Amino acid sequence: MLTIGQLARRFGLSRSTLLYYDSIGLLSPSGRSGANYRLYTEEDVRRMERIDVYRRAGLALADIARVLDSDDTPLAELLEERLQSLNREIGALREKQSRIADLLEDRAALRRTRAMDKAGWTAILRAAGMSDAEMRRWHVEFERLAPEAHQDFLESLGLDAEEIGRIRGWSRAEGARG
Amino acid sequence: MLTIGQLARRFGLSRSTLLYYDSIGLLSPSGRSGANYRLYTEEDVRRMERIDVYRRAGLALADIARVLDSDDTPLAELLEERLQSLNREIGALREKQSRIADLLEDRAALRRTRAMDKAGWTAILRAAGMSDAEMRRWHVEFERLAPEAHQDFLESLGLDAEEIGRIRGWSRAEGARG
DNA sequence: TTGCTCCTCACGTCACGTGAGGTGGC
DNA sequence: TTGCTCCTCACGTCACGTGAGGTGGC
Repeated sequence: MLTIGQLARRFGLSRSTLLYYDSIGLLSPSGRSGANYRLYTEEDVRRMERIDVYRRAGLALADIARVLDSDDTPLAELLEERLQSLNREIGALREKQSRIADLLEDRAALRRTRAMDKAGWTAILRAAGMSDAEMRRWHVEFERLAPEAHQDFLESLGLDAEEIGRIRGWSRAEGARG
Repeated sequence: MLTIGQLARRFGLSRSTLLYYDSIGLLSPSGRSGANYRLYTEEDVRRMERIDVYRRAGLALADIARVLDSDDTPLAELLEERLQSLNREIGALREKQSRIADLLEDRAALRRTRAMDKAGWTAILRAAGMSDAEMRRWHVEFERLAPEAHQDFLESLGLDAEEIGRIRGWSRAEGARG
Protein backbone atom coordinates (compact mmCIF):
# COMPACT_ATOMS: atom_id res chain seq x y z
CA MET A 1 0.00 0.00 0.00
CA LEU A 2 1.54 3.25 -1.20
CA THR A 3 0.49 6.82 -0.47
CA ILE A 4 0.16 9.26 -3.32
CA GLY A 5 3.57 10.79 -2.68
CA GLN A 6 5.26 7.40 -2.65
CA LEU A 7 3.61 6.38 -5.91
CA ALA A 8 4.51 9.73 -7.48
CA ARG A 9 8.17 9.30 -6.55
CA ARG A 10 8.25 5.75 -7.86
CA PHE A 11 7.18 6.94 -11.31
CA GLY A 12 8.89 10.31 -11.31
CA LEU A 13 5.54 12.11 -11.49
CA SER A 14 4.14 14.96 -9.41
CA ARG A 15 1.40 14.45 -6.87
CA SER A 16 -0.89 16.79 -8.74
CA THR A 17 -0.57 14.50 -11.75
CA LEU A 18 -1.87 11.56 -9.72
CA LEU A 19 -4.63 13.70 -8.19
CA TYR A 20 -5.63 14.57 -11.74
CA TYR A 21 -5.59 10.92 -12.85
CA ASP A 22 -7.88 10.14 -9.93
CA SER A 23 -10.21 13.03 -10.80
CA ILE A 24 -10.68 11.82 -14.38
CA GLY A 25 -11.00 8.19 -13.30
CA LEU A 26 -7.86 7.02 -15.08
CA LEU A 27 -6.22 5.73 -11.90
CA SER A 28 -8.17 5.75 -8.64
CA PRO A 29 -6.63 4.28 -5.49
CA SER A 30 -8.29 1.07 -4.30
CA GLY A 31 -8.30 2.18 -0.67
CA ARG A 32 -8.22 5.02 1.82
CA SER A 33 -6.48 5.18 5.22
CA GLY A 34 -8.17 6.22 8.48
CA ALA A 35 -7.05 9.76 7.82
CA ASN A 36 -8.57 9.60 4.32
CA TYR A 37 -5.16 9.28 2.65
CA ARG A 38 -5.25 7.63 -0.79
CA LEU A 39 -3.80 4.11 -0.62
CA TYR A 40 -2.58 2.47 -3.83
CA THR A 41 -2.40 -1.34 -3.95
CA GLU A 42 -0.02 -3.52 -5.96
CA GLU A 43 -2.74 -3.85 -8.57
CA ASP A 44 -2.99 -0.07 -8.77
CA VAL A 45 0.79 0.04 -9.27
CA ARG A 46 0.53 -2.42 -12.15
CA ARG A 47 -2.15 -0.26 -13.75
CA MET A 48 0.09 2.77 -13.29
CA GLU A 49 2.91 0.89 -15.04
CA ARG A 50 0.73 0.33 -18.08
CA ILE A 51 -0.38 3.97 -18.03
CA ASP A 52 3.26 5.02 -17.89
CA VAL A 53 4.17 2.98 -20.97
CA TYR A 54 1.48 4.60 -23.08
CA ARG A 55 2.06 8.02 -21.59
CA ARG A 56 5.70 7.88 -22.70
CA ALA A 57 4.47 6.90 -26.15
CA GLY A 58 2.50 10.15 -26.18
CA LEU A 59 -1.03 8.74 -26.22
CA ALA A 60 -3.82 11.01 -24.93
CA LEU A 61 -5.06 10.08 -21.46
CA ALA A 62 -8.55 9.41 -22.86
CA ASP A 63 -7.05 6.90 -25.32
CA ILE A 64 -5.01 5.27 -22.56
CA ALA A 65 -8.19 4.83 -20.53
CA ARG A 66 -9.88 3.18 -23.51
CA VAL A 67 -6.97 0.83 -24.06
CA LEU A 68 -6.90 -0.19 -20.39
CA ASP A 69 -10.64 -0.48 -19.87
CA SER A 70 -12.00 -2.07 -23.02
CA ASP A 71 -10.59 -5.19 -24.61
CA ASP A 72 -11.56 -4.40 -28.17
CA THR A 73 -9.69 -1.10 -28.51
CA PRO A 74 -7.43 -1.34 -31.58
CA LEU A 75 -4.14 -0.47 -29.87
CA ALA A 76 -2.02 -0.91 -32.97
CA GLU A 77 -4.21 1.52 -34.90
CA LEU A 78 -3.99 4.09 -32.13
CA LEU A 79 -0.21 3.77 -32.06
CA GLU A 80 0.16 4.01 -35.84
CA GLU A 81 -2.06 7.09 -35.92
CA ARG A 82 -0.04 8.68 -33.14
CA LEU A 83 3.15 7.88 -35.02
CA GLN A 84 1.78 9.78 -38.00
CA SER A 85 0.60 12.73 -35.93
CA LEU A 86 4.00 12.88 -34.22
CA ASN A 87 5.59 13.04 -37.68
CA ARG A 88 3.33 15.95 -38.54
CA GLU A 89 4.10 17.71 -35.26
CA ILE A 90 7.84 17.27 -35.78
CA GLY A 91 7.44 18.63 -39.30
CA ALA A 92 5.62 21.69 -37.97
CA LEU A 93 8.34 22.33 -35.40
CA ARG A 94 11.04 21.94 -38.05
CA GLU A 95 9.19 24.47 -40.16
CA LYS A 96 9.34 26.91 -37.25
CA GLN A 97 13.06 26.28 -36.82
CA SER A 98 13.52 27.02 -40.47
CA ARG A 99 11.62 30.30 -40.09
CA ILE A 100 13.83 31.27 -37.17
CA ALA A 101 16.94 30.40 -39.16
CA ASP A 102 15.67 32.70 -41.92
CA LEU A 103 15.18 35.48 -39.38
CA LEU A 104 18.60 35.04 -37.85
CA GLU A 105 20.29 34.72 -41.25
CA ASP A 106 23.10 33.29 -39.26
CA ARG A 107 25.18 30.28 -40.18
CA ALA A 108 26.25 29.72 -36.60
CA ALA A 109 22.61 29.43 -35.56
CA LEU A 110 21.87 27.09 -38.43
CA ARG A 111 24.52 24.71 -37.15
CA ARG A 112 22.69 24.52 -33.84
CA THR A 113 19.51 23.25 -35.50
CA ARG A 114 19.03 19.61 -36.28
CA ALA A 115 19.06 20.41 -39.97
CA MET A 116 21.83 19.76 -42.47
CA ASP A 117 21.39 21.27 -45.92
CA LYS A 118 22.36 19.78 -49.27
CA ALA A 119 25.57 21.78 -49.62
CA GLY A 120 26.77 20.84 -46.14
CA TRP A 121 26.01 17.18 -46.66
CA THR A 122 27.75 16.86 -50.04
CA ALA A 123 30.72 18.84 -48.69
CA ILE A 124 31.17 16.23 -45.98
CA LEU A 125 30.84 13.30 -48.34
CA ARG A 126 33.24 14.86 -50.81
CA ALA A 127 35.75 15.71 -48.09
CA ALA A 128 35.56 12.04 -47.07
CA GLY A 129 36.65 11.10 -50.57
CA MET A 130 33.33 10.03 -52.01
CA SER A 131 33.09 10.51 -55.76
CA ASP A 132 30.00 11.64 -57.66
CA ALA A 133 29.51 8.08 -58.91
CA GLU A 134 29.68 6.74 -55.37
CA MET A 135 27.14 9.32 -54.21
CA ARG A 136 24.77 8.18 -56.93
CA ARG A 137 25.21 4.56 -55.90
CA TRP A 138 24.51 5.61 -52.34
CA HIS A 139 21.15 7.17 -53.38
CA VAL A 140 20.31 4.03 -55.35
CA GLU A 141 20.88 1.81 -52.32
CA PHE A 142 19.08 4.18 -49.99
CA GLU A 143 16.07 4.13 -52.31
CA ARG A 144 16.19 0.36 -52.63
CA LEU A 145 16.60 -0.45 -48.91
CA ALA A 146 14.54 2.30 -47.25
CA PRO A 147 12.53 4.37 -49.73
CA GLU A 148 10.46 6.25 -47.14
CA ALA A 149 13.48 7.13 -45.04
CA HIS A 150 15.16 8.29 -48.27
CA GLN A 151 12.23 10.65 -48.88
CA ASP A 152 12.44 11.94 -45.31
CA PHE A 153 16.20 12.39 -45.58
CA LEU A 154 15.91 14.46 -48.76
CA GLU A 155 13.15 16.55 -47.20
CA SER A 156 15.35 17.15 -44.18
CA LEU A 157 17.96 18.71 -46.48
CA GLY A 158 15.38 21.26 -47.55
CA LEU A 159 15.03 20.08 -51.17
CA ASP A 160 11.75 20.84 -52.91
CA ALA A 161 9.32 18.16 -54.08
CA GLU A 162 10.46 18.37 -57.69
CA GLU A 163 14.15 17.78 -56.96
CA ILE A 164 13.30 14.96 -54.55
CA GLY A 165 11.19 13.37 -57.27
CA ARG A 166 14.06 13.60 -59.76
CA ILE A 167 16.61 12.07 -57.40
CA ARG A 168 14.33 9.22 -56.35
CA GLY A 169 13.35 8.68 -59.96
CA TRP A 170 16.86 8.03 -61.27
CA SER A 171 17.68 6.12 -58.09
CA ARG A 172 14.90 3.65 -58.85
CA ALA A 173 15.83 3.53 -62.53
CA GLU A 174 19.51 2.78 -61.88
CA GLY A 175 18.53 0.30 -59.18
CA ALA A 176 16.31 -1.56 -61.65
CA ARG A 177 19.11 -1.66 -64.29
CA GLY A 178 21.81 -2.67 -61.78
CA MET B 1 -10.15 49.49 -44.20
CA LEU B 2 -10.72 45.77 -43.76
CA THR B 3 -13.32 44.01 -41.65
CA ILE B 4 -12.24 41.20 -39.38
CA GLY B 5 -13.33 38.53 -41.86
CA GLN B 6 -11.39 40.13 -44.69
CA LEU B 7 -8.25 40.42 -42.59
CA ALA B 8 -8.63 36.82 -41.42
CA ARG B 9 -8.89 35.57 -45.01
CA ARG B 10 -5.90 37.60 -46.09
CA PHE B 11 -3.70 35.86 -43.51
CA GLY B 12 -5.35 32.47 -43.54
CA LEU B 13 -6.43 32.84 -39.93
CA SER B 14 -9.81 32.34 -38.29
CA ARG B 15 -11.93 35.21 -37.08
CA SER B 16 -11.78 33.95 -33.52
CA THR B 17 -7.99 34.22 -33.70
CA LEU B 18 -8.26 37.92 -34.52
CA LEU B 19 -10.91 38.42 -31.84
CA TYR B 20 -8.46 36.85 -29.41
CA TYR B 21 -5.58 39.05 -30.57
CA ASP B 22 -7.84 42.07 -29.96
CA SER B 23 -8.84 40.82 -26.52
CA ILE B 24 -5.21 40.48 -25.38
CA GLY B 25 -4.23 43.78 -26.99
CA LEU B 26 -1.83 42.22 -29.50
CA LEU B 27 -3.67 43.62 -32.51
CA SER B 28 -6.60 45.99 -31.99
CA PRO B 29 -8.33 47.59 -34.97
CA SER B 30 -7.77 51.33 -35.30
CA GLY B 31 -11.43 52.03 -36.09
CA ARG B 32 -15.05 50.92 -35.85
CA SER B 33 -17.84 51.29 -38.41
CA GLY B 34 -21.25 52.78 -37.68
CA ALA B 35 -22.52 49.28 -36.93
CA ASN B 36 -19.61 48.74 -34.52
CA TYR B 37 -17.73 46.49 -36.94
CA ARG B 38 -13.97 46.34 -36.36
CA LEU B 39 -12.12 48.23 -39.11
CA TYR B 40 -8.44 47.46 -39.72
CA THR B 41 -6.28 50.13 -41.40
CA GLU B 42 -3.23 49.63 -43.61
CA GLU B 43 -1.08 50.23 -40.55
CA ASP B 44 -2.95 47.47 -38.71
CA VAL B 45 -2.27 45.18 -41.66
CA ARG B 46 1.43 45.95 -41.47
CA ARG B 47 1.42 45.12 -37.77
CA MET B 48 -0.38 41.86 -38.56
CA GLU B 49 2.31 41.05 -41.11
CA ARG B 50 4.99 41.35 -38.44
CA ILE B 51 2.92 39.27 -36.03
CA ASP B 52 2.56 36.62 -38.71
CA VAL B 53 6.32 36.38 -39.25
CA TYR B 54 7.00 35.73 -35.57
CA ARG B 55 3.97 33.49 -35.19
CA ARG B 56 5.31 31.22 -37.91
CA ALA B 57 8.62 31.16 -36.09
CA GLY B 58 6.75 29.79 -33.08
CA LEU B 59 7.23 32.70 -30.67
CA ALA B 60 4.70 33.05 -27.85
CA LEU B 61 2.15 35.83 -28.38
CA ALA B 62 3.38 37.60 -25.23
CA ASP B 63 6.91 37.64 -26.67
CA ILE B 64 5.64 38.89 -30.02
CA ALA B 65 3.90 41.75 -28.23
CA ARG B 66 7.15 42.63 -26.44
CA VAL B 67 9.10 42.60 -29.69
CA LEU B 68 6.56 44.85 -31.43
CA ASP B 69 5.94 47.26 -28.58
CA SER B 70 9.33 47.86 -27.00
CA ASP B 71 12.45 48.76 -28.94
CA ASP B 72 14.94 47.22 -26.56
CA THR B 73 13.63 43.64 -26.64
CA PRO B 74 16.53 41.36 -27.56
CA LEU B 75 14.92 39.68 -30.56
CA ALA B 76 17.97 37.59 -31.46
CA GLU B 77 18.10 36.16 -27.95
CA LEU B 78 14.42 35.28 -28.03
CA LEU B 79 14.87 33.54 -31.37
CA GLU B 80 17.94 31.61 -30.25
CA GLU B 81 16.17 30.46 -27.10
CA ARG B 82 13.16 29.37 -29.11
CA LEU B 83 15.45 27.48 -31.47
CA GLN B 84 16.83 25.58 -28.49
CA SER B 85 13.41 24.88 -27.00
CA LEU B 86 12.20 23.66 -30.41
CA ASN B 87 15.16 21.30 -30.46
CA ARG B 88 14.14 19.98 -27.07
CA GLU B 89 10.52 19.61 -28.15
CA ILE B 90 11.53 17.74 -31.29
CA GLY B 91 13.72 15.49 -29.18
CA ALA B 92 10.81 14.73 -26.85
CA LEU B 93 8.56 13.88 -29.79
CA ARG B 94 11.24 11.64 -31.29
CA GLU B 95 11.51 9.88 -27.95
CA LYS B 96 7.77 9.19 -28.09
CA GLN B 97 8.09 7.86 -31.62
CA SER B 98 10.81 5.56 -30.43
CA ARG B 99 8.57 4.29 -27.60
CA ILE B 100 5.79 3.61 -30.11
CA ALA B 101 8.21 1.77 -32.36
CA ASP B 102 9.18 -0.38 -29.38
CA LEU B 103 5.52 -1.13 -28.74
CA LEU B 104 4.78 -2.00 -32.33
CA GLU B 105 7.94 -4.10 -32.64
CA ASP B 106 7.31 -3.74 -36.28
CA ARG B 107 9.91 -3.01 -38.93
CA ALA B 108 7.32 -1.72 -41.36
CA ALA B 109 6.23 0.84 -38.80
CA LEU B 110 9.80 1.79 -38.04
CA ARG B 111 10.33 2.64 -41.69
CA ARG B 112 7.49 5.13 -41.46
CA THR B 113 9.22 7.08 -38.69
CA ARG B 114 11.85 9.67 -39.46
CA ALA B 115 14.45 7.52 -37.76
CA MET B 116 17.19 5.45 -39.33
CA ASP B 117 19.17 3.19 -37.04
CA LYS B 118 22.88 2.38 -37.16
CA ALA B 119 22.48 -0.98 -38.88
CA GLY B 120 20.26 0.47 -41.59
CA TRP B 121 22.59 3.35 -42.22
CA THR B 122 25.77 1.28 -42.49
CA ALA B 123 23.94 -1.24 -44.69
CA ILE B 124 23.16 1.52 -47.15
CA LEU B 125 26.69 2.92 -47.14
CA ARG B 126 28.18 -0.54 -47.56
CA ALA B 127 25.76 -1.42 -50.36
CA ALA B 128 26.88 1.78 -52.07
CA GLY B 129 30.44 0.47 -52.01
CA MET B 130 31.82 2.49 -49.09
CA SER B 131 34.63 0.74 -47.26
CA ASP B 132 35.25 0.84 -43.50
CA ALA B 133 38.14 3.21 -44.06
CA GLU B 134 35.94 5.53 -46.10
CA MET B 135 33.27 5.48 -43.42
CA ARG B 136 35.88 6.53 -40.86
CA ARG B 137 37.03 9.38 -43.09
CA TRP B 138 33.42 10.40 -43.44
CA HIS B 139 33.04 10.67 -39.65
CA VAL B 140 36.27 12.65 -39.43
CA GLU B 141 35.03 15.17 -41.98
CA PHE B 142 31.59 15.35 -40.42
CA GLU B 143 33.19 16.11 -37.04
CA ARG B 144 35.50 18.69 -38.55
CA LEU B 145 32.91 20.55 -40.64
CA ALA B 146 29.79 20.29 -38.47
CA PRO B 147 30.48 18.88 -35.00
CA GLU B 148 27.06 19.66 -33.54
CA ALA B 149 25.21 18.19 -36.49
CA HIS B 150 27.47 15.15 -36.17
CA GLN B 151 26.34 14.74 -32.55
CA ASP B 152 22.69 15.12 -33.58
CA PHE B 153 23.12 12.65 -36.42
CA LEU B 154 24.61 10.00 -34.13
CA GLU B 155 21.83 10.59 -31.59
CA SER B 156 19.27 10.17 -34.35
CA LEU B 157 20.63 6.69 -35.01
CA GLY B 158 19.83 5.78 -31.42
CA LEU B 159 23.43 5.38 -30.21
CA ASP B 160 24.08 5.89 -26.51
CA ALA B 161 26.21 8.71 -25.12
CA GLU B 162 29.22 6.45 -24.60
CA GLU B 163 29.38 5.20 -28.18
CA ILE B 164 28.83 8.71 -29.52
CA GLY B 165 31.68 9.93 -27.35
CA ARG B 166 33.97 7.19 -28.71
CA ILE B 167 33.14 7.91 -32.34
CA ARG B 168 33.56 11.67 -31.99
CA GLY B 169 36.74 11.13 -30.01
CA TRP B 170 38.59 9.18 -32.68
CA SER B 171 37.10 11.42 -35.37
CA ARG B 172 38.73 14.43 -33.74
CA ALA B 173 41.96 12.54 -33.15
CA GLU B 174 42.27 11.36 -36.75
CA GLY B 175 41.26 14.80 -37.97
CA ALA B 176 44.09 16.36 -35.94
CA ARG B 177 46.64 13.82 -37.30
CA GLY B 178 45.45 14.08 -40.89
C1' DT C 1 -37.57 38.13 -46.31
C1' DT C 2 -33.09 35.58 -46.95
C1' DG C 3 -28.03 35.05 -46.27
C1' DC C 4 -24.17 36.78 -45.03
C1' DT C 5 -21.09 39.13 -41.83
C1' DC C 6 -20.63 41.15 -37.86
C1' DC C 7 -21.24 41.90 -32.46
C1' DT C 8 -20.58 40.39 -27.22
C1' DC C 9 -20.41 37.22 -23.61
C1' DA C 10 -19.39 32.69 -21.72
C1' DC C 11 -17.69 28.28 -21.56
C1' DG C 12 -14.62 24.32 -23.27
C1' DT C 13 -10.00 22.42 -24.45
C1' DC C 14 -5.52 19.34 -22.42
C1' DA C 15 -2.83 17.87 -18.68
C1' DC C 16 -1.71 19.35 -15.23
C1' DG C 17 0.53 23.46 -11.52
C1' DT C 18 -0.33 26.44 -7.77
C1' DG C 19 -2.14 28.29 -3.93
C1' DA C 20 -5.58 28.50 0.22
C1' DG C 21 -7.02 26.67 4.24
C1' DG C 22 -7.05 22.72 6.98
C1' DT C 23 -5.94 17.88 9.18
C1' DG C 24 -3.15 13.53 10.62
C1' DG C 25 1.32 11.04 12.01
C1' DC C 26 6.14 10.72 13.98
C1' DT D 1 5.62 21.96 19.09
C1' DT D 2 7.86 21.25 14.50
C1' DG D 3 7.95 19.29 9.75
C1' DC D 4 6.30 16.52 6.77
C1' DT D 5 2.60 14.46 4.07
C1' DC D 6 -1.79 14.36 3.22
C1' DC D 7 -6.80 16.34 2.16
C1' DT D 8 -10.37 19.27 -0.82
C1' DC D 9 -11.75 23.01 -3.53
C1' DA D 10 -10.85 26.61 -6.90
C1' DC D 11 -8.49 29.02 -10.22
C1' DG D 12 -4.71 29.61 -13.84
C1' DT D 13 -2.32 28.09 -18.13
C1' DC D 14 -2.02 28.83 -23.87
C1' DA D 15 -4.17 30.04 -28.02
C1' DC D 16 -7.76 29.76 -29.56
C1' DG D 17 -12.88 27.07 -31.02
C1' DT D 18 -17.68 26.88 -30.36
C1' DG D 19 -22.07 28.05 -29.41
C1' DA D 20 -25.95 31.43 -27.83
C1' DG D 21 -28.51 35.20 -28.73
C1' DG D 22 -28.70 39.29 -31.26
C1' DT D 23 -27.92 43.20 -34.95
C1' DG D 24 -26.61 45.55 -39.59
C1' DG D 25 -26.16 45.59 -44.87
C1' DC D 26 -27.35 44.07 -49.73
